[in-house]
Amino acid sequence: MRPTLQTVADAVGVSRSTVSNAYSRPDQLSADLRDRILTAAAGLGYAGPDPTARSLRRRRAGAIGVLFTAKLSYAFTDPYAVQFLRGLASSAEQGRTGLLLLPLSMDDEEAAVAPVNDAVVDGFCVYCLPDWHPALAALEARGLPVVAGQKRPGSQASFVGIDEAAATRAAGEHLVALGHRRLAVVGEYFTVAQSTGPVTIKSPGDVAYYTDRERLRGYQEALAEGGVPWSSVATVNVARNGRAEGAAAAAYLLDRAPRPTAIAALSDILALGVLDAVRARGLRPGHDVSVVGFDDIPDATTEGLTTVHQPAAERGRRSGLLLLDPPTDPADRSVVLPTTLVVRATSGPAPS
Amino acid sequence: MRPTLQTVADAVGVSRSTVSNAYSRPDQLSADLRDRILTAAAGLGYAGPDPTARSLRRRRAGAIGVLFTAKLSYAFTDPYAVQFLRGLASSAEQGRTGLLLLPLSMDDEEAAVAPVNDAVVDGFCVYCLPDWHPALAALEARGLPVVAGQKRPGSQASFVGIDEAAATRAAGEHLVALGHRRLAVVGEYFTVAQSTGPVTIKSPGDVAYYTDRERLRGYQEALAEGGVPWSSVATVNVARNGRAEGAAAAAYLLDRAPRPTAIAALSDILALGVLDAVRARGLRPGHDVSVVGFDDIPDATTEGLTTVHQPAAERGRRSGLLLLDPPTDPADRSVVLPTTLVVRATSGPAPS
DNA sequence: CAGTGCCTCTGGATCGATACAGTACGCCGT
DNA sequence: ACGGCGTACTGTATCGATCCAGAGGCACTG
Repeated sequence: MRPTLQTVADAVGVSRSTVSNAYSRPDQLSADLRDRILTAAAGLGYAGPDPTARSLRRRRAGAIGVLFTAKLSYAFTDPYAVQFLRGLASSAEQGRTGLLLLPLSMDDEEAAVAPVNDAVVDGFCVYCLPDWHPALAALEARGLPVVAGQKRPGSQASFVGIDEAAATRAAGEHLVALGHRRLAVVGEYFTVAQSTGPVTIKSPGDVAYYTDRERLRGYQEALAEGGVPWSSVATVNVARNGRAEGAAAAAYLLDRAPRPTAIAALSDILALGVLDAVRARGLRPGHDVSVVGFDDIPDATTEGLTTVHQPAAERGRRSGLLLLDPPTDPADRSVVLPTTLVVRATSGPAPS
Repeated sequence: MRPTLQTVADAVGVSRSTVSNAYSRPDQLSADLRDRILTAAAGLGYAGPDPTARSLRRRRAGAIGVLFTAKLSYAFTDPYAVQFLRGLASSAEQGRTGLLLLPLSMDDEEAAVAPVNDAVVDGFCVYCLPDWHPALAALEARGLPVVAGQKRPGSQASFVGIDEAAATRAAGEHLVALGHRRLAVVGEYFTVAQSTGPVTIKSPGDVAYYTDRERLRGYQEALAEGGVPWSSVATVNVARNGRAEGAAAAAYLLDRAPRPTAIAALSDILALGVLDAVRARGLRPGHDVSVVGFDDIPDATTEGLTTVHQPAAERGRRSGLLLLDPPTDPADRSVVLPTTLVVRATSGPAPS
């Protein structure tokens, strides 16, 4: 049998508590006795207090759960997500806490909430979930601190994010000011079905994902102000947030008449794919077709993409801080970080 | 106070065990009573058995720890690591298990082992650690299943990996067969100091990292067989596994006389950087200078890089399987996956 | 009607630690 | 000699569940 505190205590001839103190509160016993205990423990092959038992008693798990939809692979592939995780990891590390990655099923009702109920963690970070996902209710029930990048009516969760709608409103105003009137939007989560192709979105409010809904709303507002009705805006859904998917989506838009003069993608990855498709047709980005992204990932700079910059790593870092010790005042539990429109080479005056 | 099993039991008028069974073993009680219990629990705001307490009793944490050196950011930036994690995540998911990412300090003795001792996990996956790292001893002491991609004398750990030396031996033989005699090797972990620049490696055996040591050994053997003494091989250490670093390392090699006719990088990322440097000098890869990588990441195909292919995702997947239920027979606890030399455009006959 | 077996539910022991009140003891001042 | 005080250590209660031997009820059998 593996040794426990008691095993060591018996071997040294002291009480269990004293052995515990030898590990957790060295100031509570003499240095001499502590040495004797640690030596005996090493001899017995005792590696220190059992983390699970300690967690139970201390009521601290030493980990925060990060919720992902379905495949974790996505998280590692998306540059924005990577930046976010880096930020989260940095504050976790500082708080002597690990990151527990939890995949949530999107179909199986059971596998969709089980990770939330079973995870040994001190709090949860919601990366991005649709409004209807059952895990959101499970999170509330569990009663642990939660930080989300999305707002949800009635939720106790902290918020760390940006004003998504204001960000795309700025981008939309930029396009309108350049004279664009025929626009299209490409994004990932417009429909539940994961397929690439044109979709009809009667109103941005219908979209189940917070970020996409808000970003669409921003574009809608900016365009409406510029006299462009939402019904004239083409919307294309993609199956996955990938460069090839962005190109495929753009193909739908570029090969039909009348061609849009500007395409707004809801992520940079997609926007880069759109650029590929534009160039593949011999069109010049920023002249024949303007392209705008979102996130400002490193490749956006390289490729001169006009996009909305958001502080990805900072979002992660602040999320971690809020989880590690949640402020009692609800007012302090909402952090809205600034975004900026970065105009580069892929946006220009609408062609006449 | 948060409700416990007992709270619910009292409310319904049954025993604690019965409430426990309602959640964990539904077949042990009547459907009717189970409904009443779950209803009462919902009414009390009881979200189900406490994961920590459950873990203690069941002796299962529902997570496996993944050990990283220092910054987690690295893990998310390296394409090979991402593939590996994807594989690991896929089998973890299947086994209803999460991934706990644990950063290990490389300097602070305390922070180097604490995560190993404190993590609530069922096993550990060692991604890549130097032989001297204190966490390795802590892992043995903890007595949990461990899977590593590196072999360590006297370790109980399972092994999932490749024959690193055989892989680079094949690459070395390829270069020798093409007539190369002046060679150089670029890698990340030759020295403890994290800086980019030439280093002297008297013997590959001196290198503290398993993979690099073995890969160097493979090159050494192939070259020795081809009559190229190790002492004539230039070695350059880089501070980080990045493309820019690869280019910087190549700069040292390309700007001195006599220029090596072939440069072997111990990762594709570095090799791509080397290619950048080669091209920046107006030299043609595969003609003036041959370049070989390792890993076969997606970009290697795109850029026509000659490299060693290794099944990254499969390594992760098999590691996960071995951790989830470790075979009793030690013979089954070692998996060596195949590698292949993929010859593309960046290697060619040595210039005369 | 006793005997057998199944189904449902109970209660105490247990997992491995930490918290905290309490005890033992040495040392000081008067 | 004795009260007061600080240090070093002990012992019991507790964290919140699961395990398991066994009790009670009920139907079925001979």
